[in-house]
Amino acid sequence: MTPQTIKVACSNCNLRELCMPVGLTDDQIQRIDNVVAIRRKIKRGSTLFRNGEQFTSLFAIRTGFFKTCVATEDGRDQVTGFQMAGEIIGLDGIVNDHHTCDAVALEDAEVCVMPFDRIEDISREVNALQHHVHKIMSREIVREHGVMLLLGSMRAEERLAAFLLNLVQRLHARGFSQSELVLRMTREEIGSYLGLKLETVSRTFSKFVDDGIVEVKQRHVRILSPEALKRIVNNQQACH
Amino acid sequence: MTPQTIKVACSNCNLRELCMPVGLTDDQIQRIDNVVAIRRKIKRGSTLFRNGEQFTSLFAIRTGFFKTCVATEDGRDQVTGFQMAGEIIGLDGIVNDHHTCDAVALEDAEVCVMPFDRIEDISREVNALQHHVHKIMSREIVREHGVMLLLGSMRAEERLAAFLLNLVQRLHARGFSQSELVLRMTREEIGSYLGLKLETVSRTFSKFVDDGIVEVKQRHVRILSPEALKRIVNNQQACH
DNA sequence: GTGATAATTTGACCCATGTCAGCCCCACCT
DNA sequence: AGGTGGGGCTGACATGGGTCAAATTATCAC
Repeated sequence: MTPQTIKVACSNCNLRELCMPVGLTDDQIQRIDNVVAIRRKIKRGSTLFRNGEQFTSLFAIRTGFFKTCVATEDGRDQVTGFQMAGEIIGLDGIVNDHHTCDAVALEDAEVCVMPFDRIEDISREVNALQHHVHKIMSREIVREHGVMLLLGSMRAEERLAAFLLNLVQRLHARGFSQSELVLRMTREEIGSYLGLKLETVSRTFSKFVDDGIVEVKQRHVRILSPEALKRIVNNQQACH
Repeated sequence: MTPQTIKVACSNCNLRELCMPVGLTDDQIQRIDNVVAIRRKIKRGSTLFRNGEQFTSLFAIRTGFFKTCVATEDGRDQVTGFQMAGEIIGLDGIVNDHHTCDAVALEDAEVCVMPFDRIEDISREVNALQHHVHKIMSREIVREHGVMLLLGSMRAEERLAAFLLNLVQRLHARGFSQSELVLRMTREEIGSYLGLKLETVSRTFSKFVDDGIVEVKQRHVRILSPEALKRIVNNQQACH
């Protein structure tokens, strides 16, 4: 829980292209370095923030993997997203000055803590940062539109296929394989995100294996035919 | 399609409390008046913007009622929200400089056109506007979390009950009745938003009528027991 | 008004997914 | 090596909501 006081700089961070704006002057980069106060380590299974906690900062994920989830009073809960290195979490807290979801580390993680009032201060001086913040929030809105489409109009196979393609595409943008991935979440968490029960997730994985589309060994997944997955998402005939 | 060139001011707009930040000095209010360039009228059934169009402005709804929807190549589409007076649409366009959804007027409407570069300019000078823009975007993210919860974990009755309560609450905040409302959208559009087929929406309305929870006469709805609706949403025993 | 069109309701039937239960497998601990 | 527990898989069955069809009722253009 005690934040680690390691002073760090965006300017020499290898995630900068994913996380922060590109094409800045040296002067602007120096100012942006001041956005990040400290880093903080989060153990697997513990929370970065919880529903109801005071909002002060956004967090940029440096390493590790998170889920965010919302809950109702009657105990239902819903995974709203899975986040990986270079992505920003905590945007939900801005509107009411406290967080409205939980962020849980699915593996040991490290985040850059970015106090939001400082982001706003520097945004006023560095136009590129201002626009970047707007883009990050807009991107999250668009992502959620996609999830709504998935939850509102797709069937189980389509949902899982879309999920796998999305994950592997984001991993690939971070230098990982296009075809192999390790799931950091349980079947139940996948199911919650996709609006399915864990048994359905498991069965659908098995069906994909039977059809020769993927290999699955526990949480290790190898995609044998991304085209087949795309066809499933696009609701086309499975003429593979 | 031709924008109406009526110069208008936020400072004397009766929606200001819903739409724009409160607690500003006279000087700040004058600057914010410069955010709104013009107003534009949109006929029922026509679009304010479409997927793929260039993004230049956010829109504040002055009168009327909109839906926003996203679509896939294979023809599926999903209503992502219904928007009413005082609400802001177009946030999806910021990230890639073009819109990623359609905004369709469900009744004759008028919007204030707010060029986004001007919003960014004035945000840099008026801290309250800057923070307000951040809050608007964060609010949309939180709203979508709620929709994901609804789509991912609720049953048909729960979805429709939550939908009705949300609509009537927003209408009440605008001075309308707490118990009566006129739906501006079809059963199919409600169904798309809630991830249900129109027949299911219709049947669920009928069930609520049978249970004495609402009166429904076409698109006119009177809520007889908001408590029963809340119990349904909260998944409690229907001991009404 | 009047006809055309769209929206809504309802019934009958079906199927995808949920539910429940049992078992297996693997990681991790002693 | 053996034990333990969480995660995962699969089968049998149940059911909520989808599908299809038909009748009824608004709404709109002329």
